[in-house]
This record gives sequence, C-alpha cells and structure tokens, in this order.
Amino acid sequence: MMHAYRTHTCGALRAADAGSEARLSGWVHAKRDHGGLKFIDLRDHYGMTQCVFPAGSPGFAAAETVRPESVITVTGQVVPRETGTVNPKLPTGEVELRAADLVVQSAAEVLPIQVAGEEKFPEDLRLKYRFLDLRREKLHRNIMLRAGVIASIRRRMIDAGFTEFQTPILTADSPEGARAFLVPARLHPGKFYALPQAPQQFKQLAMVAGFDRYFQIAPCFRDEASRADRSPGEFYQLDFEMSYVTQEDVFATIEPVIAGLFGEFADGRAVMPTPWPRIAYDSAMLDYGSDKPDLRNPLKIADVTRHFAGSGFGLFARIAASGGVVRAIPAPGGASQPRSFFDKLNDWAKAEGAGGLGYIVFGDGLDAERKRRDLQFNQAELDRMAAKGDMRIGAGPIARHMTAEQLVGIADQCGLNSGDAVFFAAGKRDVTPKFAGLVRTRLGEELGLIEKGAFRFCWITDFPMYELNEETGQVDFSHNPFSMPQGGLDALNSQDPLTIKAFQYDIVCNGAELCSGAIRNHRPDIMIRAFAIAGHPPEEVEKRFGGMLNAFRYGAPPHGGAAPGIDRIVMLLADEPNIREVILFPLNQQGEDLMMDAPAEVPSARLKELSLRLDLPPRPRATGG
RNA sequence: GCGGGUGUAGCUCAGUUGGUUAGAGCGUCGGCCUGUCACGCCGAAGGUCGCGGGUUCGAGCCCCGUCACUCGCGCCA
Repeated sequence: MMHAYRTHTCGALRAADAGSEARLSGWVHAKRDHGGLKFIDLRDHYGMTQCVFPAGSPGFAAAETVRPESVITVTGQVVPRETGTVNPKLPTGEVELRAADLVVQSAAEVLPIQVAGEEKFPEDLRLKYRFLDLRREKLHRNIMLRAGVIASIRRRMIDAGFTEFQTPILTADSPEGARAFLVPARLHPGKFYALPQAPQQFKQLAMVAGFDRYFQIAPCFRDEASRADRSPGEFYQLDFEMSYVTQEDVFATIEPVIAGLFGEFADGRAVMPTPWPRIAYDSAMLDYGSDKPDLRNPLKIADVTRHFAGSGFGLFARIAASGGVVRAIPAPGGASQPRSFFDKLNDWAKAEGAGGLGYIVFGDGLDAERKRRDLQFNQAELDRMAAKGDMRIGAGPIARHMTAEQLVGIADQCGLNSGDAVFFAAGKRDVTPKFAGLVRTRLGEELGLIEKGAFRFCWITDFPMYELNEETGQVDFSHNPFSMPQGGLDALNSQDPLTIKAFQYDIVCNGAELCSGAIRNHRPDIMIRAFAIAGHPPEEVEKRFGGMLNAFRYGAPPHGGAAPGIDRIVMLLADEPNIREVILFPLNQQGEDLMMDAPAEVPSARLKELSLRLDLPPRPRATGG
C-alpha cells in the first residue's frame, strides 16, 4: 500500500530508482505546457523533480489548469531521461516522474509574489506573504543556515563544558540601558513586568548559584528603533557566563567556538586563525577611527598633528595650536586618481559635516600641467626635493604651504611613496578621530582595498569605564555598569574617572560588532562606589539592583562572560546586509508584524481586566526616541 | 524626533525640455505547440502615475503638504 502523500521527497529520486513506482507531493514550482506534453517541476524542502504528463494520461487536464504554488500529489513511474534531456543542474535531473495520476491537495490563488525566479519584491509584500517568501530559495537557505548555526553553537558550547538554562521572560524592568517592553500584571493592578533586554543579571546570579558555566540561545527584547542590522523588538544572543575566570580565559574559551563556527559555515571564505588580535579601545580609535574596525581594510590612520603645528598651512596650524588633531588617512596609488576623485571625496566630507577633506599627492610621475593647475604644485619645493634626490614630492592645495621636510615627515609616518596620496581629517579632538574612521572606510571602498571572501576578527579591549555626558556634564557609565573597573576600588578612589578602563571587550568581525562582554563587578563595595561616581547614590543602587547586590553578599565567584549576537553571525555567514533576511518571521522597520497584524488594539474588556485605561490620545506613529 | 532615497499595471521597471491615446518584461486570462527545464509563439485584459493642494493653456514630470516603504542620525550600556 503506497503512502498517501509520498514515497520519496522531491530531492530523492536518482537513476537507480528508474523503473519503480513513486509518489511525490510538493508545490508546483514551474509549468511548461507543450500542448500534447506537459511538464511540472515539483518542489519541496528537499529539492525538485520534473513530472511529465503525456497526452491522454490521467492528470493531463489537471496539469494544464493547476496554478503555480498549488500543492499536488503526483503518482507514476520513475523513468530515466533520454540522452540530451538530462538536466545537470538538478540532482534529480537524470530521471523524471511519468505521471499516472495527479491529485490537487491545495489549489493556490494567483500569487502576490512569485516563488520561482530571482525577481525582487517590495519589503512590505514580502513580509505580509512571508510564508511565500520563505519558499524562495535564498530565504529558505538562510533560515536553514541559521538553524545549522544555532545547532552548531549548542554543540560547541556543551562540548566546552557549558550548560544551557532558560532565564525568565517575564521579569523586572532594569533601567540601566535600552527601553524595555512592559507587560501589564493582571494580578497586580498598576504594576508591570518587563521583557529582558538581556539575561544579564540572571546569568550572573547563576554564577553566584554555583553553576560555573552557563549559556543560552537567549531571546532579548529592546523597545528601540531598528536598523538594517538591528531587528526591532527582539533578537537572539549566545549569552554565556563563566566563573573564576580572567579576561584571557573568556577569550580563550569563546574564540575557538566562534572561529570553529565560522569555519564550519565559511564555505570557502577565509577565517582568521586564532588567537585574534587584541586592540585596546584607545589604539582602535587612533589607528582605525572606530571601536569596530574592519580589518579587511588595510589602511591605518596616523596622527600627523605635529607636522602641521607651526606649519605654513594656517588652517591646520591653528587646529594644532588650539588642541585639535590632524589625522592622516593614506590612499595608496591615489596620485593616479583624477581630480574629480578628490573633489567627490571633498563634497562627501562636507555632507558628513566636516569642513572638507584636504589631501597631498606624492609623486614625480605627474605631468607638468596637472602639477601646476590641478594640484597647485609648489615648484620651488619640487626643485629642492629633486635636488635632494627624494621623489616623494608633495603636491596639492595643502602641500604648497608645507616645507619639504614636513611633507617627507608625513610620508614617512604614513609609509607613503611616490604615486600615493594622503587625506586629512582635522578638527576637534572628540569628533575628528571618528571622521578619520569614516574616511578610512570610504577610501578602502573607493580604492577597492577591502579584502574579499574573508572573515577578519579582532578583540577590542580596555573600553573606558566612564564617559562625559555632553548634555549634563555628568560622568556616566560608558558601557556596562556591571563591568569590573581595571584597578578595582583603588582606581575608583584615586583616578580621574575618565581615565579608568573597564574589563570590557567586544569581538568585531569585518567592521560589525559581533559580541560584547565583560569581567563583572562581583564586589558590592566596588559596585556601590562605581555607581556613586556615575551619580547614583547607594540607596538607588540597592533599589534598582538589590536582587543581584544582595546575592553578591553571600559569596560570589569572580566571573565574566559575553554575548555574541546570533542574528549578526548569520548575517555575516549568509552575506546578507539586512537582518530580516536571516529571521524566520521578522517585524518590519516600524516593529509591526504585517502577516499577523501585530501590534493590535485590544477590546476594552481586556484593558479593564488589566486595570488599564487609554487616557492619552494615541500618537499616530512612534518610531522611537 | 531628524535627514537622505523611493513611490507609474498584481510585480520589476522605462517614461526625453512640462505637450497627441502613459510603455516594456514577468505574472494573469484565452489560443497554438510532444522534450522542455526561467520552454516558445500569437492575442487579450489590467493604470485614481501613493494621496491632497498649487503653478500652467496643458503636470507622471515643476512647487507645497501629507502618507507609505526603505537607508541613516539620535537611540541601542
């Protein structure tokens, strides 16, 4: 007795099956109607098989009328394809199913978006008909990749001695970071649960509880605006925590997990071997102008302020004199770029809010006219340099005001030779390094320097514990308030808070922040002092974090951990720039589920039950801050 | 909250300097076709040019407003 729906999947049949009876069920992927002969490509999760309907055969009429994406069951004989009709693109391409019967299990209406083919469709349609979009090859593959990644993570973490626990979803609002989602507590009128922004306090409490190594594929909820790489509302982290560890122990534990994971799914792309470079936050800001540098970009920024101090280029000299900085971003081979290249970058810099983007071109291979007119070349310096035998002759609107020694000094510091160029980001000490980072990224892209097909990782370490809040002038936590300050209580008591570093670290991959973590502050005295510096008195700390603080008073192991972002990892592996492409049922940018119609209004009876009343007129739209 | 981009057939897009009846491909429907595999060929239907207002003899095109989608800033320790 043949199974009601299938004897094989649509990806199973091979030449060896020829001659046997088979029954397949799946979706009508494509139809080809030749009048007296019809073909249907039948598709399921596993693959595709061509079904043939000869004239006069049962199901012939149905094959003509059935619409794409209808679900049908085809029964027939597996036959080898004749020479010349084999399809090498299909694993099942050596055979086809000669249909003796066709049953329509579920007829499809006319499709709002096509499943077959590579056509692009608007985001809102794709989300409303996500179940159709998910049938399409790319999305189906991405979601399977995600499942494989998560399964691999679980395996690797368990092998590394971690235990997976589930932490509460209905919990308390902890006001330390992002805006939390609130859930009204029916049994406690006027009170609310909060959805966790991360299982931060629970995992630390698990360490206090003696479990030593915890992990979780943890859902995290944040009521914040979305980005292309940041899902609105909810996302998943590999949340983990370890007891009795130093920062290096955490690195040594998680590095092979992430490296192994990327290796498993890299599919030919290069994965940087461990140990990954550790870059202190301050160095990263200097060399890359970012705390998430893309190491596929070979360019390194240099501080060249000293070469401009007292120089003939008045603008930069004044910036240097007033405590500002001049950062140099090299452009290898930049001398051969046309004038429009420099103008385009200058316009871009202005659009970014910078005053402009000055540059110097080094080289003697430029024609005389261009030297004179385009680059406003300083002929006197050229002659002097040529006389000294150094061909790295600076040219450009800045160079004409500089001495040969200053130009060579910049060239030496940036490792520039004849034929190269260098750009300058100059201005105030706080914003200029970051702008230099933007220039570095832009130049890397414009000059085609970004390494292809590679995953380049690094650790960013020694984040500052505090930063100055520009609005209030107050010292504030710069990252996780639960991080242990380097130097402990002594540092908190003796150092300028803005100079204190934390045992706080990130993993960065190809310019994306993949993971954030810290050695935690497990000492109540240090925690109270750390919060006091940020302007939070002990009573407030006790009130906000009393549960955790109390736990630390009964024997807390030193501990630390991190939380790599699952969605970001899958995005990198799937090479997708948008996070919605790696989530099964994502919300749209406005945090709406267009398929299920969420969020939705609720009947007033439900509100009453929750002791809620909607007094304020609803805002038409709220997208955040 | 702010800024950029987009909005023309079910979908992807074209539409010249503001000028006659807004086009193509895919899809849909009808017809032909026995070896295709994104089959092919013939034909048809399908349009509030996002919406509202303005300028003009005349607006898909210009201006103002608004809505939707999207990318970014703020925000996200």
